[in-house]
Amino acid sequence: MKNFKQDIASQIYEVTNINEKELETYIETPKDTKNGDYSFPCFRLAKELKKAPPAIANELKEKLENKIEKNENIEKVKVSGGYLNFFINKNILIKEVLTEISNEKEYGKSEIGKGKNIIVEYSSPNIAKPFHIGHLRTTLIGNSLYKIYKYLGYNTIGINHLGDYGTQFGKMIEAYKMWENEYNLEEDPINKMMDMYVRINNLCKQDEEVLERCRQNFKLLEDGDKYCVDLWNKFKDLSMIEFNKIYDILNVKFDSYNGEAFYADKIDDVIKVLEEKGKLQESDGAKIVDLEDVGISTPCLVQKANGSSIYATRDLAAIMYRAKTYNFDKCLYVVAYEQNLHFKQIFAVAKYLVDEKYAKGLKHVSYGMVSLPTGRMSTRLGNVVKIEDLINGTIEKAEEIITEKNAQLKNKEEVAKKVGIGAIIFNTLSTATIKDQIFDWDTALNFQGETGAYIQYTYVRTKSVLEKVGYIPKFEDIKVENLLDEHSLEILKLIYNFKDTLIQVTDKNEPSILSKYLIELAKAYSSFYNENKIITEDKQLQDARVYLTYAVGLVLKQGAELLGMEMPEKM
RNA sequence: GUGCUUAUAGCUCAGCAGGAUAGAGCAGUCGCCCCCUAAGCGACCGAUGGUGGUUCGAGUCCGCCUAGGCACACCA
Repeated sequence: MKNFKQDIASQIYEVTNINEKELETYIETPKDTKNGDYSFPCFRLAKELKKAPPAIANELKEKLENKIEKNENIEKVKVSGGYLNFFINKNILIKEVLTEISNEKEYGKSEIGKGKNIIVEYSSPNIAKPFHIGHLRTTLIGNSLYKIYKYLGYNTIGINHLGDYGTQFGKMIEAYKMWENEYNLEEDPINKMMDMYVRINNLCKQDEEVLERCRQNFKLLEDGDKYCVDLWNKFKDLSMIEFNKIYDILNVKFDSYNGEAFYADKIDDVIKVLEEKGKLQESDGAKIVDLEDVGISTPCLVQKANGSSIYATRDLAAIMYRAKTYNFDKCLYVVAYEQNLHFKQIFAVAKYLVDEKYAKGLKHVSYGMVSLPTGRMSTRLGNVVKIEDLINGTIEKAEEIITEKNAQLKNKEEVAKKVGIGAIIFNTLSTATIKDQIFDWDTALNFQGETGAYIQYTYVRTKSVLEKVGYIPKFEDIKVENLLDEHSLEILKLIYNFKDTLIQVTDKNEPSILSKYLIELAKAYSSFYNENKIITEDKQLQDARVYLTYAVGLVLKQGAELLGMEMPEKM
C-alpha cells in the first residue's frame, strides 16, 4: 500500500538537507482534520536557519509547490502557524484501501518479519496450584503477541515455561509422604494439591527440620530418584488436565511446554561456562555471579549451598538452549513486574553465556499486578478469584442479556460463550501492560461502552447489513466520490492504519494499542451507521457504503482474532 | 534503608519516543428506535498529585517533595 508519510518525507527531503528517515519521525498526524492529514512542525528548524517557524513553513511551501503539483498523492499544502500541513488525495486513499481489502483475505498481513525468530514465553503456571485471574494477563498478553508477530511474518515460537520444578515439589512430595491417605487426588486434584501445599508450607515455617526434608526431596528428584520422579509426574499430569481445560476455553495455544524441569539436565553447561570465564564466586557455600560492576547490587545465585539448582540457573540454561535450538532474534518473557530484578540479573549473566545477538534479544515484557478491591490475592489465604468462576460468571451474565435483548436468537449458548470470553479477553488487554489492575466484578460483567461486546456488536451489525443486501459489490464498481463524507473518510483512514497499528504493537510489545484501535474503528463505524442509511434507492451510493461495511467487518474480525477473541455472527 | 515503578475528570483508562483547544468509557443530566440489531448514536457536566528546572513549546524530559505498588541471594 502507498505510504503517504514516506512520500511527504521524501518531498521535504528534496528541498532541505535533512535525512529522510529523520524527517519521517518528525511528521505527525494532526488531531483536528481541518489541519490536514499529515503535518510537519517547522519549529525545530528555527534555530539552525535563524528564522521564525512560520517563515520557514512558508518558504518550504513555496519550494514544494512545484513538486506537489506533479505529485498525485498530495492534494495541497497549507501553512498554519509554524506547521506545514499536508492534505492527501482522498480519492487515492480510498482506492488504495479498497483495493487492498479486495486483494487480501487476511488484511494487514505482512512479511516484514520474514526470517526472524521470535520466542514468546507466556502463561507458565505453577503445577499443583490453581489457575486464577492473576495468570490471565500473562496468558492473554502472550497469546496476543504470539498471534500478532506471526501475522507480521515472524517465525514465532510460543513457550509455556511451566513451573514444574523447584523446592515446592520437594514440599509436595513431603506432604504426600506424610498425608497420602488423607487426600484422594482422583477427584478435584488441583484444590486437593493446593490444600496439601498450604498445609506443608505452614508446617515448614514452624519446623525447620521439615523444610530441610523438603529440600532433600527436591535434591532426590533432581538426582532422578524413582519414587520422587513418579510422584512428580503424577502431580504434573493431574495439573495439566486442568490447565488444558482453561486453555481450550480461552483458545490459547503453545508450541512447547518445556518448563523448568526440562532444563534440569542442562544446568551443568551454565555452571561450566561461568566457571571457565571466571565469573563464579563462592558465598556461604553457594555459587554466585557478582553483578556489582554492571550496576546490580544483588548478585545472581546460580547454585545453592547443597549443590542443587535454582530458578535463575534453569532460566539461564533455557537461554542457552533456546539460542542453540531456535536461533532467536527476540525472546520475550511475559512475566509480572515483581520479577523485574530477577530478569535484570539473568539478562546480565546471559552476556557471559551466549553471543551478543541473543543477549540483546532478551526482553522482559513486564506487566502490572492484579489485585482485588480488598487487596492482594494470595493462594495461601484463599482470597483468589478462580478463572473458572470468572468465565462462568461472564458467560452467565451474557446469557442473561441475550435473553433480555434477543430472546429468539439461535445458538444462544455459543454466542454467550463468545461474548463472555470476549469480555474477559478485551478487558484484560485494553489497559497498558505495565499498569496494575484492580479486578472488579462490576467492570468484568459490564458489556457497555468500550468493551469486547461493543466490538462484537459492531461486527454483528456489519454482518446484518451484508445479510440484508445479500451481496458484496465488486470493488471496481465503487465510486469513490460516494465515500468522501467525514464519517466514511475517518473509517477509511483507520483501516489504512491497521498494519501500522500492528507494527506498533510489536515495537512496544503492547497489545492494548490494538484494543484501542478496534474501539476507534467500531466507534467510527457506529457513528457512520447512525448518520447514514446504508441501504438506499441510490444503487451506487449503496454499493459504496456496503463495501465500506464489508471492509469494517473484515478488519474488526481480523483485529479481534489477533487479540484472541472470537466473533459471533449474530448476538 | 537501597533500587525499580505508578500518579491525568467522582471511577476505569488514552494521549503516536515534547507539538496546535488534554481525548474516551462508566457514573450523573438530557435528547434519539417510521428506518440496516438502542449491547447503539448525539449533547451537557467534569481532569494533568505538589514544586523547581530544560525548551520557541512539557501530561510527556530532568531535580526535589508527597502518596501507592513491587523487589532486595539458597521460593518461583
